[in-house]
Amino acid sequence: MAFENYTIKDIAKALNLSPSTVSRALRDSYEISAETKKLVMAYAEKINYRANPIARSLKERKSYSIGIIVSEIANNFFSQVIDGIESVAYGKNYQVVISQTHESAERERLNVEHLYSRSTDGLLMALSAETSDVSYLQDLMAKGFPIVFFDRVPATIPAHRVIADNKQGGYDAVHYLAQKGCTRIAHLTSARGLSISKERLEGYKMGLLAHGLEVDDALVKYCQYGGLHQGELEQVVEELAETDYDGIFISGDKLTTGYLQVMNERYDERIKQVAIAGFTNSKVVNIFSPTITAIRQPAFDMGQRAAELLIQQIEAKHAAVDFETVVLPTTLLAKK
Amino acid sequence: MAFENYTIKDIAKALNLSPSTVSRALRDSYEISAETKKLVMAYAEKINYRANPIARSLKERKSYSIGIIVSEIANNFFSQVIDGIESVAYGKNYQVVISQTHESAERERLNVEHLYSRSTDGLLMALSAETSDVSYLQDLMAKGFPIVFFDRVPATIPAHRVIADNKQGGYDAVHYLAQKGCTRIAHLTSARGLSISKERLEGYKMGLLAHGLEVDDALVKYCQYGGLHQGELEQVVEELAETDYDGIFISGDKLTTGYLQVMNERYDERIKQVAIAGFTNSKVVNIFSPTITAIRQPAFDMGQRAAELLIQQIEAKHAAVDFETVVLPTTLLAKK
DNA sequence: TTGAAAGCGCTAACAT
DNA sequence: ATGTTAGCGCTTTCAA
Repeated sequence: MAFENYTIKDIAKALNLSPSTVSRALRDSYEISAETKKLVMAYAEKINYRANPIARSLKERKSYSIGIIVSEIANNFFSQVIDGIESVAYGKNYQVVISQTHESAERERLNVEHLYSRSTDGLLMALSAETSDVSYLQDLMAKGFPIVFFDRVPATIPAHRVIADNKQGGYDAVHYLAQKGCTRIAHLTSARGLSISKERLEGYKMGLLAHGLEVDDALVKYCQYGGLHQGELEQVVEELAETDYDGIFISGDKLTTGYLQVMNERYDERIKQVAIAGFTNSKVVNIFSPTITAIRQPAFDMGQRAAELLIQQIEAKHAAVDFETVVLPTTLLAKK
Repeated sequence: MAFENYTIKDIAKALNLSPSTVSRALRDSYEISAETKKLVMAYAEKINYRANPIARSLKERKSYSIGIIVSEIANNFFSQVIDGIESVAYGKNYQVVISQTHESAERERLNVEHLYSRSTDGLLMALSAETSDVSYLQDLMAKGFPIVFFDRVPATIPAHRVIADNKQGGYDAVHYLAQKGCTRIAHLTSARGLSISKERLEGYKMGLLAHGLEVDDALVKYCQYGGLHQGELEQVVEELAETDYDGIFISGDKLTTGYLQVMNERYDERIKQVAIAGFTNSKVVNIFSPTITAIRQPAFDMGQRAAELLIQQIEAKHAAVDFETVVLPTTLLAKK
């Protein structure tokens, strides 16, 4: 019968051994005779013994679980990253705990505190759009708590990072639009402070430059909360509608679909005259109307790489880690 | 300085009190003088003391965390349910742990075992498409472990359930299509065994009946893994293409978008002759092409109700709970 | 090779 | 009103 909640003591009693011997046998310690091990293992198997992970965590200060912090799981990119993380975590016997910030810096901090105090062994995180102060994360890392950043990474903290080649992605998008004949290319992006915003903006500017187009600040629009807050996207799209843009490069899943929605609702004529390219990992872009060109991040890979780095860091005995920044290529999925 | 890892002992030592007094003061026990409480609270605040939740869990057999098990977080419906759950859980100081089955019965069982052994106080779950044996869940509940089911609920287990009015939703969809003039209405659905499949199928049949249309089994197609497995959806859509259906009622987020994709790719002419209604909680249905009619579940509400029931059950001292089945209305979002 | 005992941080009888 | 002590289930010195 499953789930009987036996303890090591029960096994010890049943087998006339001491709890410590049982514990060692279960962990396949070299000090235990093969015979005893077999005995213990067999009995444990028979009663379907499960170690109490809480007790072990308390003792070992290790929980074999890693935390994930993203802004929203209802985001194609993040949910794919999470799948990637899970795929390596489970393989190495780590459990995964997911939490959302909804782009709030306060919620982010609460989540971090919670995961830390629950003896999560390390954290994988993408910063919230609102986050500006990351010093508490640095403190945590200084104390030896491993954090690997992905996608939205802090500028200053020495840590592993896994990101997409956002600059190149932005460049590719603009290059594609320019080739299609656009000459007034707008840019719709998330919070100014985010690494991804900066990098993609840079790519955008490079792209314009390469095609002899000028950078017009009136065509660059920010959503401080990544389009999550009521009205921020509408306002910005309205502002854009008053300009004469003929192409747009959008920086993010939520913004891309949000832009399409607002345009469909309010500017269904105008939208036909705009060529659209955007970062999105939606698996259903090909059923969107109007059709758009997608810049895709290798989300699953990013999750895998980030998880590998984290687990490696967790399991490294000494903190002397050389931090890496892994940059993965984006791909452009042109509309047919 | 944050995250210093002070313990109750540290406070006790600093204040010349015993650990138990500190513990009681921190928990605002009636036996402690107001003075001492103030002293302890102030000092705890000052050093930013955080109780170690692992230790507390071990002692109390309670973790103030609840587990969520869904097939996929990359599903509009489920991610909205999760948001609803979070909204009540956080309000009552419960942490939430999310895990995915990817429609695998084995993964589901592993997740349940893991969450249970980690002293999760209870579970909120929607069954995987593959699940047939739920006896282990019943065993768990018999041992006093609270589980509340939502969306995909087991037929036999006495437990709280929170579901949408799937039958009515199915009926509404078919009614809508029939009114539009469809006479050969197909039905694309998930695994046969799932409660939602059965209920929606029933609504579908009722709808046909109400409009004097006959039920043709050739028009009802199942995806055993909810469209998650490679090829299962393609095959079924192909089979359908060989019939003369002029309307289709689709039972689920993944299937609805999947259907649109396959049709767009392979039957882009044919699709124009089919009226489509489907269960989906996508927030971007209005940018889909072709346009579809959405049957929406009150996902956020469902999450809230389920979480309330679970927490109530967790906090009920004695197991004598009268199990409820909450049925929430669906709404039909007609295309414009 | 095995056992006894201490301790992780917290709570709760049971003293006082 | 406060302190002493034991114990949650596990691991791990230290001793035998």
